[in-house]
Amino acid sequence: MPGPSAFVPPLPPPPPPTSASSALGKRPATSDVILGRTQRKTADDTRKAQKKIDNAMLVPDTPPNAAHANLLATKWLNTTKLAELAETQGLVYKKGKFSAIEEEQLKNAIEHYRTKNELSYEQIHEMIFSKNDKRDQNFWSEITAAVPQRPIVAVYHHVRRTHHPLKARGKWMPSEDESLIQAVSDLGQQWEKVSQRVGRMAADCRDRYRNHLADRDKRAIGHWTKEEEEELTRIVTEMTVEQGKDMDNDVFWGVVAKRMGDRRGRQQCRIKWTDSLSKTYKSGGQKPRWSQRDAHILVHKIASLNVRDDTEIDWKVLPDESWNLWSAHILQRRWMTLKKSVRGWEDMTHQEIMDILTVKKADMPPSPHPHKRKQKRSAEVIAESEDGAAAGSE
DNA sequence: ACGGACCCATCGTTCCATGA
DNA sequence: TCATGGAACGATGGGTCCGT
Repeated sequence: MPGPSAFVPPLPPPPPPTSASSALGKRPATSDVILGRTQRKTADDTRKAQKKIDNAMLVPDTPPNAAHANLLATKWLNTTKLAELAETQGLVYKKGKFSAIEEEQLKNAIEHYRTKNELSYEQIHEMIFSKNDKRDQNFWSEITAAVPQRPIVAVYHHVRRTHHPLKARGKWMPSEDESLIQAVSDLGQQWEKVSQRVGRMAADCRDRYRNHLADRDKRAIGHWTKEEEEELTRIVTEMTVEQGKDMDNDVFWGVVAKRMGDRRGRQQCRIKWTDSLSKTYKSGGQKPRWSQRDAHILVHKIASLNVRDDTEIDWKVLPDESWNLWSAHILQRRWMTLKKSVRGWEDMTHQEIMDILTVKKADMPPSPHPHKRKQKRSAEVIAESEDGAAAGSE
């Protein structure tokens, strides 16, 4: 441990280059969370969603380049080609989750297309699911034009997924599991056919089977043993740092799970590593705890991003050389709990919440010693007096 | 000492976008 | 069409603080 005082965070981090880089490559975390699961949600959520949409509407990110817009809406470019064009022509396109706004725009565009061409809902449905791309080029181009910067192929996949007729969602019933297992044993892993039988979408059947039902008996759940943790750490570090790769980004979790003997699944390994083992590894075997100081840093870092809404935050960019223990996942969760600690946060804008939090965390004494807070902090003197205590090496 | 409120750490599940 | 990585969210149990 270095001397505590050397560690004090530089309070307001340097002003950032603002976010203006709406460019490609890294994702400006599109807008939102709200859709997709919306069906299960309440009117209250809808209201909030609307508020966010209104907010975001204020700053339309219009495509500056009509030729590019046309390209995106008409050519079925694969990702390699897209990346190439981005490199050579400065083509700007959008990746990642579709925002609530985009969702709305698509819905409207489809409906507009339907009425304009005097089609029935059935005919639209056929169009979306027809295998004949050529005939429907017009349809896909038109609706793609409604979502600026999205490539036509992304819209195609997105719409086909969201309009899929199979309604079953949510938790899998034991009976569904049995039906799935039976279907797979009869038909093999032909997910489209299995899907018909089970009544869930093909991809959902596949995920469920692969992640939870296949070798159910081999799979361990619950707490990881010391041995498992060591094994995972060994495997991940072998595959990354020892190969000159980045252990936060360059891990193939399928391979890792295999090397764990399939006793733990992909997600299990990934979450165990990113949320827990990686920070232990980074701090030399110690298990760091989230401290007030971390909260303080987090709030100031977010403030310095100058985003309009926390859904715009790219959580991966927050860590720096001196503060990189926490995964993006954890930071995002920490932020949520921080945010929810503000009374009335549901009805506040991001800026209002930030104003309150920055004040609240402004003079928070960054505590170098997370544990042991036996004394009441009657005075701020205490922090100083603790110096000698800690296991001091140096 | 006890119990409730709150926060934190961890693990699990479902849904989604992308690459090939 | 399939495989993959991962985002979003849920659930649970432990730890800490604090009043009684």
